[in-house]
Amino acid sequence: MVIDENILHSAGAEIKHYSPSEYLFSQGDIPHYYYQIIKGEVKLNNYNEDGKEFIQNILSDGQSCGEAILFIDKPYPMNAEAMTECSVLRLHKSSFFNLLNESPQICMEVSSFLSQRLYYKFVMMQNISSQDPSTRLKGLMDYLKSFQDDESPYSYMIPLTRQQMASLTGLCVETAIRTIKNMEKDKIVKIENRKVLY
DNA sequence: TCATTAAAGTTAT
DNA sequence: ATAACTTTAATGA
Repeated sequence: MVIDENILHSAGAEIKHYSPSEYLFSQGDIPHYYYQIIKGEVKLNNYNEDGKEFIQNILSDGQSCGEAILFIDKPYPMNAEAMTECSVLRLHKSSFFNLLNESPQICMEVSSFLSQRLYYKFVMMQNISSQDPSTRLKGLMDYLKSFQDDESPYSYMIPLTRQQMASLTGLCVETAIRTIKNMEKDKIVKIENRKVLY
């Protein structure tokens, strides 16, 4: 949880609902709001010239999205698209800045969240540049698994479709599928009824 | 080697 | 039923 929901409410945040494939905001929009997800999953993505999707990040309960861009005077460089039914708290930029001014603690929490996102970006950028497909996928899996306590092999079920894994690593689905199969051969992952265990 | 295209099987809505 | 996802195979950069 980035900011306590009650605090957001009393600061004037409104609850918005989104259905799958609805946009919270789109690339090129001017940022006006702070968004924090109460429930559901949202992806930040881009589409390249031929319409291929690249997922920058997948966010869920308690996380905020697009907050980084509020601090500068630029349009959004990505879309925020709901992947599931979502309840989202939306707080106007000015009220958000008031909150930050009033509370050093909230300021720290937002900074901490920004720092986490930045860390993820660095880790993923390393993976995605140059490396071979299995390294990219392994990098993604390592990152996802790092949030769970159980470190034993095959204890983590990747909560993503192959499509999503491909979009997160910049691979095409077919390559992701073939690579995952090879990783199973190499005992890096296990596949049980189409789910990837790492 | 990986991306792309096409085609077909499978799962979820 | 229809759309979304998974898989295999052929071809080309």
